[in-house]
Amino acid sequence: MQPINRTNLTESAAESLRTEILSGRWAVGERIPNETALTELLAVSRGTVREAVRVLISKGLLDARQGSGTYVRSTVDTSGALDRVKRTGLRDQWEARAALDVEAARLAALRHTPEDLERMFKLLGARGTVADGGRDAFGQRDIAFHRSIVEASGNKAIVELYDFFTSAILETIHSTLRGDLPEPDDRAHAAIVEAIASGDPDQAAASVRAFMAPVLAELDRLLTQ
Amino acid sequence: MQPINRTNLTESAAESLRTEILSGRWAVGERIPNETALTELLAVSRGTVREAVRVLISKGLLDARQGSGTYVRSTVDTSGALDRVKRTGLRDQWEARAALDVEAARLAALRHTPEDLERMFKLLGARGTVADGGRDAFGQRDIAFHRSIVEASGNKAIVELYDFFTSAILETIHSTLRGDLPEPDDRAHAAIVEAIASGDPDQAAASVRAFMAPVLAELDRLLTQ
DNA sequence: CTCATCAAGTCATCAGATGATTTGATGCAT
DNA sequence: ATGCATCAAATCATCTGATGACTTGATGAG
Repeated sequence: MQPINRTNLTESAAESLRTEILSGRWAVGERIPNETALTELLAVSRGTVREAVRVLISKGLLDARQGSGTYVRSTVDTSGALDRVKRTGLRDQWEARAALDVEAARLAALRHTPEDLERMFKLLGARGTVADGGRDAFGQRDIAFHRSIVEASGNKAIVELYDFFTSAILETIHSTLRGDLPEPDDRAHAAIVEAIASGDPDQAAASVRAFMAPVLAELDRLLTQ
Repeated sequence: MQPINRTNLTESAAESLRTEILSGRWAVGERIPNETALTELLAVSRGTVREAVRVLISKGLLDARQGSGTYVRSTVDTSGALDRVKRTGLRDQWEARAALDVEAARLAALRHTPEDLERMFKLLGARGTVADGGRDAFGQRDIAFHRSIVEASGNKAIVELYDFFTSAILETIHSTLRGDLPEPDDRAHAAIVEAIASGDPDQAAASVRAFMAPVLAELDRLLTQ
């Protein structure tokens, strides 16, 4: 375990501990040295040790039990993956979400329940236009509609990631993009739902892909200009 | 800002602060009350406040600057998304990864570089069989091959998520699954690379889909029995 | 052998003090 | 008035010491 630089001691201590954990120095379920021992190993005060440990707990690597000790919960750290995804930029994120959207539509065509269909048709009908209640409200309705398609896939992992991308993309667009993205018309939206309802996976996937292509092209144009 | 229960004060304090941040009480870039003030607002000691703040920093919600203050970095929290994905279970994760794989192959067919092709062919040739160096080594080579396909998509967000799923799936399989998944033969592997090399996106996507279908079916069988 | 009791070990929290860094105010020289 | 060096206040970073709460294995009575 390495000593550390002066300021940012907590971060250095956390990184040092994290490295040891990922290296497999302690097995999952094993107890790591107590706070006093870590104080000596890392050459920092107990308060700093506690802050470092607390960070690793929040990352899911450690688990502290009062009166007993601090235990290794996992020796793999996936907490950085989403941060790296966020740093990949708007284009890759949009394309990745579109990929999930396409495959979700394919699955939805095969697995949708009657309730899924009902919800999709209802949200499709409720979309309306930008004129109804303003832009933000329309955006909300549009997002809800697309999400209902992904939900109909029945795959919770895809839904989670879809939500993540939607949130990340929205944040980026709000802060960086000037100029609007084209919004496909109602017919393109309806085509997706109809393909899903008819149970044709290829048609469903194709309709989403056709839906996304012009938007992605315009996004490319906006980002390169 | 709520008071708090007794043990687990740090977690409660962090949750309380997190809720306030997500509610938009402070705008992004705005400075939150200093540690002493938070001590009074949350009715906990400064050490506890610091641990709570440290957790929110590691989640990307806050940003502390010595001598200046602690500032809001983001008002949306995506740190829980991957944890929820992990809890969705092996089947959904496998299917989600397959979805990324299919769309990645499609993009790879359209965008691969000569270096991508070279790498894929090299890794395909190096795959060999389980007999060469044992099961773990073969698994490593197989993973490297599949990853090279996803890499050839040129989409870093998809690559990140693919890696995450691979790691999560591996962990789950190691700890829970008895019985092997079928491994498609070399011809199926080669078909994917050839489709990508020929620049045919539909064929590339279809070959990956055909590749994954029997594996997913067997996974279903193993999980339901 | 069973079970209640207890003491040691460990994390949780608090309190107070000092150091390091940032930042705006002050005042001087130009 | 302007530019600049200096300084003091504000703030986070770290350390030290002490007390409380909880867990766990040892102890000893029955």
